[in-house]
Amino acid sequence: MLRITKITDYGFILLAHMANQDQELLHNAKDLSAAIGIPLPTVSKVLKILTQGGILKSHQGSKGGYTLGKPAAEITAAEIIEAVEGPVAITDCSSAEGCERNCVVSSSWQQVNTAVIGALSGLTLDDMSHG
Amino acid sequence: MLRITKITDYGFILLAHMANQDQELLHNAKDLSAAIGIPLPTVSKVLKILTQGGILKSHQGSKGGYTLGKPAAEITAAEIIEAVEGPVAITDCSSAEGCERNCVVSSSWQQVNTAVIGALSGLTLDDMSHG
DNA sequence: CCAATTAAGACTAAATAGGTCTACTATTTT
DNA sequence: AAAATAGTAGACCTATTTAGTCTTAATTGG
Ligand code: SF4
Ligand code: SF4
Repeated sequence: MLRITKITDYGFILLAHMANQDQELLHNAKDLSAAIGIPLPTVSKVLKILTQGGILKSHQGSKGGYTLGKPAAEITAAEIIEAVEGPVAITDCSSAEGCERNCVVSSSWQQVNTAVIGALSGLTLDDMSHG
Repeated sequence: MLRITKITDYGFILLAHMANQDQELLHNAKDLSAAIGIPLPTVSKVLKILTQGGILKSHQGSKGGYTLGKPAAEITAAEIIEAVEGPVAITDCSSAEGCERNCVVSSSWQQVNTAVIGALSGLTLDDMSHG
């Protein structure tokens, strides 16, 4: 339906919240849950995924938490979406796997896909967190 | 997952096929199914949806069929997607209904959404059917 | 009337997404 | 060393969406 998933959306909200504060500060899942108003188990899941995708760095143990993996100005929307839901591909044929039915509209979709990725790559977390 | 649905994809294939021929010609579902290699019930469903969305015109009865509702150069990809899956909205907040959680990243998404709609509006069926 | 063809919508099954939970590992504090 | 805190991994169930088919009705040409 040409829409990002809720998990991805939550990811952006969490990351924007973190970007709006001291970037050295460790945020734990519980506090983030309270601050954002999303249930703790869900917040934990999102943070875990973002860490696996390399967007966040984690510190385990008591007094642990998460920080941004790099400056907010260097994290793009495209990267975040890729980390959560995999490569952006409007159609099957614009993904790595491709599509066996190599039809006439395929090349147009690839152009659209490239344009979308371009728009998402030009938008940084820093831009987004300032509203 | 930021992807168009299969039904929408089929719609583009069917429309491109029709655009590549005499635009006055009536195409019936059976012939289109054979030409494109998609099962008849599915083709019928897609054609019905496209007609309801105003992209196609239909002629009922024996010797009936479908034609484009207007010249291929005047039908945009944005229109086709809207006809099949409703308004393009990357996030809840970029749709008509909106989102109760009016968060800080919302305005950025609206910009992205506008950019995507712009890209899709600049692409016509005529463009797409020429490869 | 009869045959062909679209129209409307119900229906089932499959895939995806959303959310929660439990058990485990690592770190700090006492 | 023990306890408390916090992330890790992954299973799990449910709800929603999507895909595809089917049945029945309505329309038109001959
Ligand atoms: S090749 Fe054609 S059928 Fe396959 S995904 Fe691309 S547009 Fe769709
Ligand atoms: S307002 Fe925020 S939470 Fe709601 S859809 Fe937009 S980005 Fe997501």
